Amino acid sequence: MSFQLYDSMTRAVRPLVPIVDGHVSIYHCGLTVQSAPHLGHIRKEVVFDVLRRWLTASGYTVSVVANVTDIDDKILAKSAQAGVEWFAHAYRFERELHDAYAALGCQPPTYEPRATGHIPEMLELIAELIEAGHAYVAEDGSGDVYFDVLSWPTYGELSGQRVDDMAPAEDADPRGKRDPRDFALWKGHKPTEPITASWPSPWGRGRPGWHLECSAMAIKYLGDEFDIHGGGLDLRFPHHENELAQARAAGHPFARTWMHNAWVTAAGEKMSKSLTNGALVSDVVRHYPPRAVRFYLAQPHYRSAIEYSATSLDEATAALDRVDGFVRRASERYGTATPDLREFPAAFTAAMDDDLGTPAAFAVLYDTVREGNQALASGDETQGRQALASVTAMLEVLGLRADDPIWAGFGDGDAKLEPIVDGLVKALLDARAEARARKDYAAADAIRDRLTSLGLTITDTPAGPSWSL
RNA sequence: GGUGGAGUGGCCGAGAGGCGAGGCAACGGACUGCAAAUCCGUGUACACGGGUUCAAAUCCCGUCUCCACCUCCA
Repeated sequence: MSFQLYDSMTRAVRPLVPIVDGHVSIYHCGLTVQSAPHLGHIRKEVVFDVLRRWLTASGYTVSVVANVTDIDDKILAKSAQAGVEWFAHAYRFERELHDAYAALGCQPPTYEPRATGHIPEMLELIAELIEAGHAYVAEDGSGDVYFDVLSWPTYGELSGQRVDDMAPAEDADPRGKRDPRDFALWKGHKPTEPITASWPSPWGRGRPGWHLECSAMAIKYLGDEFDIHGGGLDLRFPHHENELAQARAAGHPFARTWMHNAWVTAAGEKMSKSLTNGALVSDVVRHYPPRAVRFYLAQPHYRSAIEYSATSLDEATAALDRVDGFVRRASERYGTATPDLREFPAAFTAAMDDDLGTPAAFAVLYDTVREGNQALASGDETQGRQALASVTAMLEVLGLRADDPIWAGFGDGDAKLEPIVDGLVKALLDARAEARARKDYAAADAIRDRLTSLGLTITDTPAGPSWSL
């Protein structure tokens, strides 16, 4: 079986048939950099990072383009409130976003375009739409340009809505719109906004509409047609619906498959920037190992909501500890395994191929860890090595390998100190072994208690004691 | 009003007509000087009420509850 993916537009799981054989192109909407990222934002990143790793492991080359929206209403409003330049505000949170990606082991995209760097492409797209009769300049002199929803018969196809059923937006201010459902492609400059937040256009100075940005950047970097367009489920309407309408109405076939991840909830409700229930990535990572946070985000299916709670993160930490314990013990005995992507158990491959079935894939991971532990206990080296190789390969695809350099510098201490600490602990363990040999258990336990109180776990194995943090 | 999700054992979280995913926790056992780790074992779970079927958590009808989108949101 080959890779299958649920397509939000057709609402069916379908085999992925790339436009270019052996190559998959993916665009997913990055963040509007208006505030610090929370777990919900980073979940999307983890989902698409796992997708990319799996496609790569499956033999595809993968191009990933994820934008940064660095100009929009909120950025202007919040920066004005904070008394800083809008671009400084946006840049600050762009950097926080990158920190969050890195903290959770997400590989950078192939390219990450900024909206403000693509004004010419956007103007070009607007011109195409006006030319095709699907966009118009507002008649109120605002300099706004709108997409003419009623001129595009398939509008609503992505979200499965009919235009006539859409809530008759209580539009107190229809401005220059012909229909309240029309949306802005270009927003004329307002005197209350900084002049730096405007660019010249055939319709006067202004700035791009939010939906337009992604269409223009996706087309520029991935071509008129590409394989997968992704993002959070809340972007399906209106953002993706509008992107699709703009692109197609201008004659670009655009995305073949639409992929949407569900959100992270807190107390049953969606985490949101506008609510106060957002758990910031920077906070969570201070209290839990970043790998455990990634583990927690990657294990449930991407189309299911994940409930955020301290208990969930504790459980993920405990589960990851068990996996890590096996890898550590097996590596001590057999030597560290380098990821070999031919070592996936068949059940793991089947799970991942079936719409990125990470829950079943994690179950295979646990099963393999158990088999590996059995092999370590029984001394079955062939099975032990096999389990270590399989577990290493699976962890690589999930982005959870403990010794992946991507985690360097996050939470696990200074690598240079590790051999020194190891030597010191082993010296103490030797002393404990001597005490045990002469059956002086009080002295032996005193040493162990002291190490335990420092946060180390001492494990006696048939091959001697080992320690871990 | 329109559109789409969800309700599973102590907790989390899969599955989607038959044979109880998996994790965490708990309890019992093995191992150990004792622990820890590990392994083995232990649960009559599928919101409620009807129905279809040899068989329903899964299909159908009805009910309740929750969430989301339709306005900025990963």
